[in-house]
Amino acid sequence: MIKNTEFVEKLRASGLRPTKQRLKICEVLFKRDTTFHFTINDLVKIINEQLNEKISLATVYNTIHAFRQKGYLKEISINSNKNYFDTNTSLHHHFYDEETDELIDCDEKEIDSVNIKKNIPGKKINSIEVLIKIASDNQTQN
Amino acid sequence: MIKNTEFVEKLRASGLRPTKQRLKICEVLFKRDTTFHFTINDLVKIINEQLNEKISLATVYNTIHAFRQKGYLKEISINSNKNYFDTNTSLHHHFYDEETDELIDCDEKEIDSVNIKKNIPGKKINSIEVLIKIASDNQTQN
DNA sequence: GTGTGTGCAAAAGGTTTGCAAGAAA
DNA sequence: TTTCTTGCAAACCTTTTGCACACAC
Repeated sequence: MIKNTEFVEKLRASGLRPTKQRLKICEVLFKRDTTFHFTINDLVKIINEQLNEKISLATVYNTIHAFRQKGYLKEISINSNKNYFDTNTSLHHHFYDEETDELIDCDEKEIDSVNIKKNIPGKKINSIEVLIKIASDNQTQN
Repeated sequence: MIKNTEFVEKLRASGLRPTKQRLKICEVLFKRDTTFHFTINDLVKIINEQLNEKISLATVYNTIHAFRQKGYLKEISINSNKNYFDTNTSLHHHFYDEETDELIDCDEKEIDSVNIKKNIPGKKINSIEVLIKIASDNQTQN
């Protein structure tokens, strides 16, 4: 479990002032044992409903974007109306359950390395992202 | 080059009435030699500005969603504010130029088959999508 | 004190919806 | 004439912005 003083250090180290709001968001995001996948909406709901605290929407957006920029969060594109963030910033991929909108991490080691044979002249590859869309495997259905 | 009568057949075959608007959109999308990647915004601009015609926004959305549902278009997720459609409905992947927002098809044969070692119990894989983000390869930059 | 961060409300995109009028079958 | 489709405007949702006030340093 991470202590709050660590968050203060971390924020200060990256040039972000450790405000009450940012520390609260740190707690929600990083005081966990496992990876956390969330949308801004999820996060606001947790803060407002579960913690009964109030952080303005603009501040949540500011903070999440600052954290992403500092490399504390990874952004994941699923489709136009779902913008996810991931507390696992290591190189990895995702399973996406199309029925439940749930994301599951897929470690890089769990996929044979993706080898691209095509080359785009004058361009370098920044990242390779694999998204595996899944759904329930009902034996009964055709 | 595809004739308009073919579009009429195609639409009728899938239970869609061949209206003036749908045929016009068919022309824009499918009377091409190469794959077309577009956003709804791109499409509306082409219709309004290049063709000087007017199809209501709601109708464009209706039509594109109908075409996608019938399998004439593929939806591609890049990030939250860019929802692309692709007239190439075959199994393939994409390069995405982060600087120009341009999409380039990557044929399945141009990527070594992606082998997923992890298995999610009770779930089946619907699709595997690879997105390769690229940018200009400036020798001068670090 | 200075500069950064927060909160509010308004604005801005993009997409969907309800409904009346129009077109296809 | 019945059903589907269109067009408009309003509604919706998510994200961004401007600005005054508050807080961190």
